[in-house]
Amino acid sequence: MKRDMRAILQVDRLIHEPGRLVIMAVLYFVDAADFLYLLRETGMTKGNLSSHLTKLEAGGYVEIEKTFRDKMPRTICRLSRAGRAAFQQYRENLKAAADTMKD
Amino acid sequence: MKRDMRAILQVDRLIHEPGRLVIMAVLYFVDAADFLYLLRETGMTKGNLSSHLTKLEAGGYVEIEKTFRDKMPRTICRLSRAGRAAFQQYRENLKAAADTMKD
DNA sequence: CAAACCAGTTTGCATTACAAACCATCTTAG
DNA sequence: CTAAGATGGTTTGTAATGCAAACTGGTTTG
Repeated sequence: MKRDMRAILQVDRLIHEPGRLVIMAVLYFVDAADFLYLLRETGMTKGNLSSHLTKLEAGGYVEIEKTFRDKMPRTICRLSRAGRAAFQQYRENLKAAADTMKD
Repeated sequence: MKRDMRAILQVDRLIHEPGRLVIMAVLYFVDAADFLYLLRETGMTKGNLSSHLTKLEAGGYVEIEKTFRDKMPRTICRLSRAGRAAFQQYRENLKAAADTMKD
């Protein structure tokens, strides 16, 4: 039977971007993380991390809570329900794509 | 042990773009294809297909041969050796990433 | 009080993806 | 012969994107 590669074109581009994927993946497993933790964990620059988080928030995939710890700003990020679902879906699509591309 | 998601950031962006990935995947299995075949197989617009092919050629992943069939232009595309290697590598990375993201 | 540091955001820019418009050539209709 | 349409693409215009440098607002240190 013939392989249909067109499914690949349907991936969730919001997650597909590597910078965002790594953020999503980290958040998926730690459940909540602050900005600096993500910074270390992802190895991105601050500006880059900030803008990707904003985009994920705009897309409804992460919730961002701004608090203070000892008078210092603190940004706590977690996946929303939609974000978890989207991540799981993306992961499945990825697996399916990998299978389709098997020899 | 801790998961290192940073590897995701190292993906080959030339292949990672879905439009290009689907082209690479098709070429990987058919070995050679003309423009119109790719057009049907990928479902992209002509302009889009054209520019992605150009980019893949510039990156050294596909070889493009322009011929004529019955006086009509005909563009034949195939993966270069580097392209095959890059595709296999990408596929492995994809698999590794999927594993890292497993629960 | 100045310098350095912390926790991020904004800005500027170069790159990109995309489809609409275009182009050259060939075939068919009138 | 010439207009209209098909064929096989490429170029152009534009909006969106990713990225890091520069900036901001506040805090601590010397």
